[in-house]
Order: sequence, then C-alpha cells, then structure tokens
Amino acid sequence: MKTLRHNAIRELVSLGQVANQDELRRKLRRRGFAVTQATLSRDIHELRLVKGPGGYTFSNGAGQAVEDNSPPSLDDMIEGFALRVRRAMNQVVIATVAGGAQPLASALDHAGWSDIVGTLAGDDTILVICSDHRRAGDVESRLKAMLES
Amino acid sequence: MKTLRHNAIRELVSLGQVANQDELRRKLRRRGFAVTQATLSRDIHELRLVKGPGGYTFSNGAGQAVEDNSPPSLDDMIEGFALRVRRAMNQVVIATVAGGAQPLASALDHAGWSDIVGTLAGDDTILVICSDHRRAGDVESRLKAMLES
DNA sequence: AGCATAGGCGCATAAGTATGCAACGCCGAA
DNA sequence: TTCGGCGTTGCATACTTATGCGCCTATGCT
Repeated sequence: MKTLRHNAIRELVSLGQVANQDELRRKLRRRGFAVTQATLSRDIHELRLVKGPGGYTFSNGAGQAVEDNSPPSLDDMIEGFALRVRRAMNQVVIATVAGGAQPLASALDHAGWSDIVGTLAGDDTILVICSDHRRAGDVESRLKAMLES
Repeated sequence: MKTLRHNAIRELVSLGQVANQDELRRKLRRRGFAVTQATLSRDIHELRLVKGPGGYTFSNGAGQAVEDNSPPSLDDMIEGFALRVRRAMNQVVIATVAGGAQPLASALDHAGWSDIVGTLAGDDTILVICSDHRRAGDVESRLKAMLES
C-alpha cells in the first residue's frame, strides 16, 4: 500500500498546494488512504519533499543530495519522476514532476523496448508513440507496474 | 541591522549545514547577531529559504516559482495566448503566440479536464492528447468556445 | 515639541513536524 | 505449525517553527 500512497502524495504535491501534513492527510483520506500525520511525516522524508513558502515541493536535487555514482535504472527513474501513466489509442502519456520528462524519456529510449516507436518529451509530460493499440496497452501496463512496484 | 543579519544568514546557509533555527541562532550569535528564534523564523520566511533533508537551502527555483497572488483563469490564458484550435483524430493542436505554449499547457493540465490524457508543449504549439476521437471533439469545441468568447 | 504611524523585535504560545516505542501482519526457516 | 525477523503503522510526545500581541524606537507631520 505504501507505494501507492507515495504515488498519490506525489501527484497531490505536483498538482497543487499542499500546505501542511494535516491537509495532505485530509486529501489522501478522500482518495481512500487513511493514515496519520506521523506516517506522512515519514513518507515526506522518504520522498524527499521540502516545505517552502507555499507548501511542499519536490526537492529538485539542488540541495546537494548524495551523489549516485551508478546510473539510475529505468525503475529508479520512473520511481523518481513519473506521476501518472495513461493511454489513448496507440499513445501512452506519462506525467512527470516538473523537469522530469526529458531525462525519463531518454531513459525510455535507451531501454530499447521494441514496442515503442518513439518518445517526445516536454517539461512534465512524455508522449510515447507505440505501433498500435495493443502494444500501447502492453507498454502502459508495464509502466504502471513499475510505478506501483 | 536587519539587512546585515540577512546577509549573514545567507552566508551561513550557503556555507554549510544549518539544521534548524536554533542552530542558526547560535551561529549568528557568535558573529555578533543576538536575536531570538522568532526573528529567525521571520527572516527565513523573508529570504524564502526552505528546509529540506539536510538543513536549510535556498528556495529551489525549479520547484514551481512562487505563485502569482492571482493565478489567471484558464479563460484568461486562452484569451491571451491561444490563436487557433484544430483537431486530428484523438489529438487537438493549439497554436499559441510565441512562448505561450508552455504556460497555457500547464494551465490546461491543472484545469483537470478528465478527457485530456496529457498535453505536450513546444514553444508556440500545444499537442493535447485525448482518450478518443469523440472526446477530442468535445475538447476542441470547448476550447473554441473559450477562444471566441 | 507633541503626536501619529510604521517597522522590528521578544515573549508566550499555537501550529506543525519528527520520532521512540509498541503492536500488528507478513513471510521464511525450522 | 511455531517462531523470529522485518517492515509498516499509530500513539504519545518531544522537537521545531510560526504568529498574535505588546513594547520600543525611528520617522514624519503639524
């Protein structure tokens, strides 16, 4: 359950204003996650969110995080950047945290998935073009699985 | 005096680890600024510092810059940026003034239209992905209506 | 000078966040 | 099955940060 909750948190944070942990708790409860503030405090720590003027945001690495000396895996990237995966026809759309689209798309390209024809990345959205509906469905499920790991 | 203290705070923060306001207070005192935690709380607010894992840092510009106190409505944005709306299959393409694509796309994302799967913005063009033909048609008409209001 | 107003500050305390501890559930080994 | 370890959570509470209020000083106006 924890991973799903983390995704929900990331989505809520990226989406709008989350002023404090208690507000986050109420919003999560409306989505079916009933946890206490204590748990959210731990979640926020794990997700490395920071609270600035105007609520929580993603700590955009700047606050010298420990350096990875190993290139992050695709799973890690998805875990770190992706927020939501949706499909439309032969296309899959990935919503990411701001600025996360480019690196994640690049990682996808290099992953060599044969059913991906190409990717196109904006700032916080990736468009994945697949050869047909079915393959798009496959890709969607695989991505969702990774997101919910 | 306040300005000098602010500079000292900025230096301490950029320099190293400032774990919390009380530590900051002690370090400032060594430099000749004797103030209470309450004052530092206000200073930090004014300097827009954020506390992340590992102490205070400068507000992470990337994490969506501080909000305008009156976020323009979606109508306003369309009114201000959009030039033309056209549809192709499950996609809607919006032409905007140069540089207008990114902000307008962002506004669309945050509008929470359920039939929009995602948006992808270049400099003066937005690609809106809808779940299917019909919904793309809906979105197209709604956008056109707003554009012609 | 006499008075009004504004900003900075400390104090006390409210508001918000982190954490030690114990309880619970879920494996995997014996 | 029974046991032990591990991970997750809630509870209670410690710790940290924000803020209402009042005092003080500086500044400006009459």
